[in-house]
Amino acid sequence: MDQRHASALKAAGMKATPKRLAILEMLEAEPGYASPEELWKRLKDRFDRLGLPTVYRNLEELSQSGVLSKVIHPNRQLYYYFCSNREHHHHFVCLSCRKVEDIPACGIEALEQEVSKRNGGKVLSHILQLNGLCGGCADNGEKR
Amino acid sequence: MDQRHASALKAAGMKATPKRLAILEMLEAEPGYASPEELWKRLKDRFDRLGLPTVYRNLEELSQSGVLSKVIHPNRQLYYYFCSNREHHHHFVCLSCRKVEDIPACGIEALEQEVSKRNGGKVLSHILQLNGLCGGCADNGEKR
DNA sequence: CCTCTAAATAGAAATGAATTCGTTTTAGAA
DNA sequence: TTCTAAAACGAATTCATTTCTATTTAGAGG
Ligand SMILES: [Mn+2]
Ligand SMILES: [Mn+2]
Ligand SMILES: [Zn+2]
Ligand SMILES: [Zn+2]
Repeated sequence: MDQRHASALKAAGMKATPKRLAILEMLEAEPGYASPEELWKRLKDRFDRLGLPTVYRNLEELSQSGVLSKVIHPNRQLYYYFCSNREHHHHFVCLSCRKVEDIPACGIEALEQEVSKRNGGKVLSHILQLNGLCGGCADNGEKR
Repeated sequence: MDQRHASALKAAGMKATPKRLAILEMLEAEPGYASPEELWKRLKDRFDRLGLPTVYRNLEELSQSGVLSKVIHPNRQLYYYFCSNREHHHHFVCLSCRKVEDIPACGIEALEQEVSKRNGGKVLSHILQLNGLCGGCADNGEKR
């Protein structure tokens, strides 16, 4: 049992079940983002019984509690990835090979302030994501 | 027939059909973002026959060509809004009343440059959206 | 170690937003 | 006016995601 993941789960107020730990392990080993069904297919080998709804439910809960992150994908399907950087930051995601890279600073806190001040509203969250082709994929001229 | 919208369609290389014009008129009159089905229900009154797929198709095409914009909504359903600002900019969307407000500068072009340079990839697009409660909704303490 | 219970999971079934497809209609160029 | 590629119809379908009820289990408390 991976103690880091167990601690992360406890910190999030979630029970450290074998399936949750396996989801985290698998996603951490993954070089990029993955879909619930992809993870499920691969996780099934490690468990006698594992339901797809369980994978969906856990991925969503883990992303709610900040242990995992979600990709905003053009095809509007769900994808998740593991990022151990606990600072506030954002990501560059490769639409070809699914690699995810950190974007250190976003400077959006200032923007939030400004928007609040100017329009009188309250900014609850922001989405910032860069989409493109990573170094390797750009070189290969891949477009998928 | 609204000449502005007809021109916009022609500029996008799309035929100026009555239904497309009606979609643009309705969405321009809308104070916030709307879903394809909502627009369809209201547009049906103005046409003997109007298919929901037609509304979906046109909204998507119009957003592809930049005449309309899309909301990234937490519920992952499709919403579109009309914005006549042709400069590159982003939006603050109210999750309660659906109002959309412009965010003038995003400063992301510089970030794109930096990411390209540091990681060697190519940034094809970026998503920036602030979610929250607009002035009116924040005051009313509304949470929906 | 046990016990106990709220939380987690199974798995079949349902959901419903979005899309497909073959046919019919139409915008607009010629 | 004619003609054709583009647009629209709309019933049917898709399929990613969620719901639901019964069953299992993690882990707090003894
Ligand atoms: Mn990261
Ligand atoms: Mn705008
Ligand atoms: Zn890549
Ligand atoms: Zn509002």
